[in-house]
Amino acid sequence: MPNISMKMLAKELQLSLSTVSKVFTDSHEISEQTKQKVLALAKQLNYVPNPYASSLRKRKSKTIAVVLPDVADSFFSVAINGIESVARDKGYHVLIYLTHELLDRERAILSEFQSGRVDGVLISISNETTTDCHITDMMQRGVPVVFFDRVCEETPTTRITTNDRESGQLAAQHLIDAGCRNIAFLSISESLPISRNRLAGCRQALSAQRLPFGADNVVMCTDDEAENVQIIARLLQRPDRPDAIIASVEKLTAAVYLACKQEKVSIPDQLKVISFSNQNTAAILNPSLTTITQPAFNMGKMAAETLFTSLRKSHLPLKAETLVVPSTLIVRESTGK
Amino acid sequence: MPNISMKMLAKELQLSLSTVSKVFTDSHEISEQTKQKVLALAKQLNYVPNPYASSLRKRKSKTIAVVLPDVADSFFSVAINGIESVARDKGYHVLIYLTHELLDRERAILSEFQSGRVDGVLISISNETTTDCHITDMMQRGVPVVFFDRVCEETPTTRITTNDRESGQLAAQHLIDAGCRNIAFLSISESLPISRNRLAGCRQALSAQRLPFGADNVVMCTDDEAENVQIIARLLQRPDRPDAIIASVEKLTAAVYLACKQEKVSIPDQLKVISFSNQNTAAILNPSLTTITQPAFNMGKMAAETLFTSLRKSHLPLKAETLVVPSTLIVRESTGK
DNA sequence: TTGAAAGCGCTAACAG
DNA sequence: CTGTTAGCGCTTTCAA
Repeated sequence: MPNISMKMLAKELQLSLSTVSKVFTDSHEISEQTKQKVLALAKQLNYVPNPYASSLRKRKSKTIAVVLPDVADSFFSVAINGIESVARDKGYHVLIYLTHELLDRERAILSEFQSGRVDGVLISISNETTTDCHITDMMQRGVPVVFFDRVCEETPTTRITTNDRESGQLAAQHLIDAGCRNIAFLSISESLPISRNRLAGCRQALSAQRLPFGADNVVMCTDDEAENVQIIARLLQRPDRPDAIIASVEKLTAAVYLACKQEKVSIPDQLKVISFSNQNTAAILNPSLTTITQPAFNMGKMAAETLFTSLRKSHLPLKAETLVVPSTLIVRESTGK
Repeated sequence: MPNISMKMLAKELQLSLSTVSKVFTDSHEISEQTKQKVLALAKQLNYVPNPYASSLRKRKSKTIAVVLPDVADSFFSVAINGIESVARDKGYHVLIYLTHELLDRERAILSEFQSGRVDGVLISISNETTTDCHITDMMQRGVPVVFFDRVCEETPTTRITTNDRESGQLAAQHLIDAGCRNIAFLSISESLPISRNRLAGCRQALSAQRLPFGADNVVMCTDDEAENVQIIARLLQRPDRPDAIIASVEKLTAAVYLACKQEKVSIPDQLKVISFSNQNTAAILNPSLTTITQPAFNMGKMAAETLFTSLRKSHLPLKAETLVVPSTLIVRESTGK
């Protein structure tokens, strides 16, 4: 049985193809009577228009792409929830692509987005991404982009971020208030604005208190958990072992706890820990984890809404601005007495 | 600047449209020379064929849909990783849809998949889904479906599951071996095969030891965490308080730990806990959590591979069979001494 | 208010 | 080996 088309509806009802088409675009130049007739038959036969024929003709796909480094991360998975919910609302479809932190992958993925596959792109860049030509290229070809969380700061389009710098500052200040004097900052990238800004905020808080914070206090981590455990273990073995750790991204949390267990360093007595994390297990860790929690759902939602609004009125291109949704410090036991 | 098309390449090179097209389908009836010429210009102009024109003509979209209850769940997010990796490999695109455990949503989503939007569907059903007509309808209309994890057992197509029954048995037996006699099973659905089978395995292990396991031992939970904490707290307040809990899905874990904290029940002394979970924080909970861990990546991968293989040879429809990938019991402190 | 016709960009016979 | 032609299913002038 071939898929049912407008042509078939038309023939069945002795109407012209264009009349039927106009019913579905809800044209006001169709009589109520024929409209009902067409809709009735369509419902009865369970007709669904071919989206690609329509895309081809109208030159828009009602589809967006979401490009992420990884989906096994609470921030990103909750952000997807936000994105999907507004997409569904507006009748858009969501293609998902994972870069796995690889710039080449990111490039390859974006290069497929010209030619109308998607009407727009929501992206959180990989940690290898230090140049944005693959992104500006795409924009030049008419595919609008909205960054969220991991943004390119120079690219002239809208960015949705959280207040990374203030959050870094807040985290450090919280640790200082708890009596810490030697804070280590775990980073995953030297280039990513989220890393740089969180670090900058941290540095600022320390220098405001005239506390030392040198190159040794910043520890670069990797994509591999076992390796990170070793890196952190070595950090804990230093003669001037830090009295606090700020984990700048969620996936470093487990490595910190495991390294502490391995090195028999007790949290929070010997080491206070704070993590940028959206994991809902933070509360049931032991000690429960003090976190900077990002508004993941809302960031996803805002990114999508911003994109859709701009798609609706194409005369209003995306402004080169950063929209900031603040994060929350949730104090728990890992930074306690 | 309009998007570049084959017609433009053809005109530029003084070739016919069909010749150019044949170059891109890598037809062997094109001379090496013209092939190179076309490819060179295409690369120079950064030509990417319009996927929807091609879909329309070829009646296949090189796109699949992944339909999930939720993405903020380690199992599903890792499964997406598996799916995406093979999709990328095979040149497929992945549309993602979330049902949020709502049957109506699931129906609405699937109903859009006729008319060629996708070549096939990977689905993990909602916990409201007790009937499969929306799914068989789709299959009848020529859209193949592969279930994974949360399957419909009667639907005649391929299912990828883990060994739920054996895992339930294994979990219960492990608790029995640890000395437990009064095990509570936390469920999220009476209909979902994963719930039913895990429960059946558990029941089997207990009855094999002639241990009682009645209706009271099965506790139905909800989609709301705060509510679940209350439900579990009440369970812990019972005069015949259980000495062990099996949480049948990952998202119940936090509620169990929180309820224990609230009711001052200590794990594992007063209550042993085992959870079906893929959370990588299981190891850093305190006490660390004994889990039944599912092969999420491989299940996603297998589901996708199965679908793609069947798409490639359309004469080989999907067999009505269940492919089982075993889970692993990872013993940690929560079921210890 | 309805219909005829052109065409979105591509593929696939079929001819040459 | 290359070109001509007829659509895929839909939208959109334009004419009736």
